[in-house]
Amino acid sequence: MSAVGKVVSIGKCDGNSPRERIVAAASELFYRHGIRAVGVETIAEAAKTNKMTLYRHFSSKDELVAEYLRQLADKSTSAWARREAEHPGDPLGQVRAWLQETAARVTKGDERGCALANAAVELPEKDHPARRVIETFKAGQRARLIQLCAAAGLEEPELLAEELFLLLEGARVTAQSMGPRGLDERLLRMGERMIRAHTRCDGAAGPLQQ
Amino acid sequence: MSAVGKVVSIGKCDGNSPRERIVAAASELFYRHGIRAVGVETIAEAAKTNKMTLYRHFSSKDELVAEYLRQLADKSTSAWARREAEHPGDPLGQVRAWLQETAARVTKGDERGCALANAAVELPEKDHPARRVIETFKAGQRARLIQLCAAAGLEEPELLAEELFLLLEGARVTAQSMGPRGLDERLLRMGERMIRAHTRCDGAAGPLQQ
DNA sequence: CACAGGTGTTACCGGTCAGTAACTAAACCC
DNA sequence: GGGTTTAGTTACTGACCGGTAACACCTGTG
Repeated sequence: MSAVGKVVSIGKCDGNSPRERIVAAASELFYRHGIRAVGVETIAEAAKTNKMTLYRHFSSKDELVAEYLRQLADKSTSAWARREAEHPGDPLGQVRAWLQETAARVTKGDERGCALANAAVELPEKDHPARRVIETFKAGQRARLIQLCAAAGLEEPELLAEELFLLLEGARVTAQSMGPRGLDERLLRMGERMIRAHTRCDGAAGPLQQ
Repeated sequence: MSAVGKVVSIGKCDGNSPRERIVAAASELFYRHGIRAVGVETIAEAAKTNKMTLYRHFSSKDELVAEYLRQLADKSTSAWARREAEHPGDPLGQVRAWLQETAARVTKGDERGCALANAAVELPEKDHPARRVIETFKAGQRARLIQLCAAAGLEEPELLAEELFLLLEGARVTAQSMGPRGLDERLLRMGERMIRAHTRCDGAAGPLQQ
């Protein structure tokens, strides 16, 4: 059935504390091969440590999984903060930046979709510690998008935000079963079209560039 | 890490030949719990048979997985045939029917997304026998949608088909991490809006009901 | 009746899984 | 220095994994 076993080293897993190396190694392996396909022993070795140390920092593999997802959620949060800093007072610009960055990521070779969404597929048990993280993250993501669409003065912001959200979520999952096939530029066209369809004709949302 | 083990019986797994029961049991268990989470022994027991008989019909678990996905792909194909029979000469009607059926399914309680897409998440190995099935299926689905949009005389049929495809694919995957939350009616609104946006103003696509 | 093919049963293989015990070595802090 | 915390090492548990061997059975069909 295939497993992973014996991964000698992993990029940036050699700095800092064992704990950080463990999470870094787990992130890489979980994302690339799937959570259930990777054993704790493999993770420990890739992190240049051992299973005992891993279990001194995480009470179970499931907790390590939760931490892996938690850190990804944090990264997403800081990405939104960065976009806000790059487009201060311009919510539509922030949405566009998110659109562009995500579309670009979809077509990158090593893309395997949203790690949180993938985890939800792999871990259907509703009481798994990872599920709280996943649900909170997705709800926050959606709320942020709605808030930005509303702040941009677009019509029916909830509907637009959901359209954009589902579009990109669909693109990320589809890229795994069909490959990217130049999806990124089409995604941008679709996104812009959706935004335009929600723009008041009186120009309240400001002029649309391009 | 949680597994499945000991599933006494499974709905319609008690008819016909052992082979059919095995595939039926595997379908249920793979979809509900994930492919890697279910062992062959569990499948055999749920199918009221044993591991040896399973391996007399399938050379490996991976081959059983491929057959599981193949049968689902076939069901999808016959669903398209049914829609064609229900809306003869009306490609837009077929697209709308697909939209409605899929939207309705997304919000059903036992929904766990597209089984083929989930399998792609769980089985990233590019040489896995299931991947051929998945890629062929998704490409066919997309092609059919494009062909219908084109036959309906809609503008930029490829782009519209892809929008609809990604929208529903995103909805199915999102439902797993956020729950349905009345997504179905919103999906229909979004879909109709997209179709309308691709409808020529000269009415070449026929009048839009509602 | 004989024979054949599909099925059931049991026991087994080697390997891997998550998780732990007991002990040693190193780093740290006062 | 001494004591504490953290990390590494080895070996282990019990369970489960996918897959197989050998043999008994049962139900057809000629």
